[in-house]
Amino acid sequence: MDQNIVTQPKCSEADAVTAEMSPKRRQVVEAAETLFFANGYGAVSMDQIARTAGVSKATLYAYFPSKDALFAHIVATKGADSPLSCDLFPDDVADLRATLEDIGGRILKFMLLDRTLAIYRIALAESGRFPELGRAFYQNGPQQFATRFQTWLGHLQSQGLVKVPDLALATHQFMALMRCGVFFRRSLSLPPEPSELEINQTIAAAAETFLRAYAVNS
Amino acid sequence: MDQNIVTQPKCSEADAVTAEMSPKRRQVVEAAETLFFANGYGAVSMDQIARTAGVSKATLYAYFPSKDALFAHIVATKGADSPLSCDLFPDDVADLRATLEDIGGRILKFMLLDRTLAIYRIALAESGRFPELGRAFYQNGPQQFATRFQTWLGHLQSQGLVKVPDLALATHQFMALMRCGVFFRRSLSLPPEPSELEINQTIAAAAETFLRAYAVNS
DNA sequence: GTCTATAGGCCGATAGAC
DNA sequence: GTCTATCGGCCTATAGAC
Repeated sequence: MDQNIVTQPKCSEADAVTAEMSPKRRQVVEAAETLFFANGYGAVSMDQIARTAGVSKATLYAYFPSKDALFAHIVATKGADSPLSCDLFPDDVADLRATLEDIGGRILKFMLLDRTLAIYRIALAESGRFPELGRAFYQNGPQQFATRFQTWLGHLQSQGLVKVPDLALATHQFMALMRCGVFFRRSLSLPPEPSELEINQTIAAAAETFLRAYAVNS
Repeated sequence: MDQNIVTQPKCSEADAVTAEMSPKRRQVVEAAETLFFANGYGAVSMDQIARTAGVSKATLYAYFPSKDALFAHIVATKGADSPLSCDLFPDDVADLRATLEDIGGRILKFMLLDRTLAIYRIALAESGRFPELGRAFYQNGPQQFATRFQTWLGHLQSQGLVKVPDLALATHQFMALMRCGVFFRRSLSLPPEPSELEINQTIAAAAETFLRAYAVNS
């Protein structure tokens, strides 16, 4: 089993595009992505991927040397996109509550996407046997958000808007408050589908609790 | 694939004990438990279980008609024990902070056990294909704690110790605050092993944030 | 490059001897 | 009850024709 399945040497942009341009390869990647994210690693066979992609298994193995390698490629290239636009963390905060709700809302809605949940489930499930997988997921997803949020929180503190004794811990608390209830339930595939109302309540409550814990009363 | 894999008709206590008394069966169950919890569902074979248990596959199939059924039995019987002693939620609370830290500490340390984490990972990973699994895990674990905590929180409120507009939501927030940081990292199999200090900081910070959000200033 | 065909092995599950 | 031996099938991966 390939040990270093995820952190692979980055191809140049041109290489990546060229390689991705081959239509059969694209079909393979798309089929594998769909199937892995829908069913996990173990329950998907190379036959199934080849059939879904509309190519033969030999072609599949011409592009990827093993099932592990294909899985690693999918996770490394498709698991990294998180909704971190530059304007998500404004320098000047007029309404702290509204800003927190905006940030939290975007990240919670991203976390609740079927695709994001699928990646999370797979990373968690396979992290024991593919140690790089848990690490790659954490670094590409939660860690990036946490870093930016923590920096932003530091700025807020230097502006006197909040008083946070431990920035990293408060950041993790904010993220955890977002994961409470709705996300936890959905991650276990439990019905019902969360309503817009319930999501907004979670966001509002998280912001409220965070503010009560850390906002400076002015 | 057996649809209703977990919620199976309960045997009488006597039956269960009798069935469990057969030494070969006990060996099978123990081997399966170890292997499933260590490696998940897909990565474990019936050959492996039989070999580990020291019995033949035929014997294994004499006790359990299929791999699914064996898996279901393991999850149903071994996944339910949670640390809910009666005295965990005291009626009279002298020191609210200390009590919250005590409750939170016990539940966090339980959640961080390798065995608990393994069950959590499997429930989450297989919840898509075994819908009953996510439900059973939730009901036997988090839901039971949540119910008791919420009731206890209601008592605190009627005593005027806290002001909680939404008991269920606050309960989920408390649990989420416990899952922040350490648990989230461990669930993805990420090093380092959490230190006692880090665990205690998480607990203290969760209690602190919860108190700031909901405690009544007297 | 892409296919068909198949190797070689492990899978879940079973038949039949004792 | 428990074993040995084995089935048919699907698995990952490859050889060889075009």
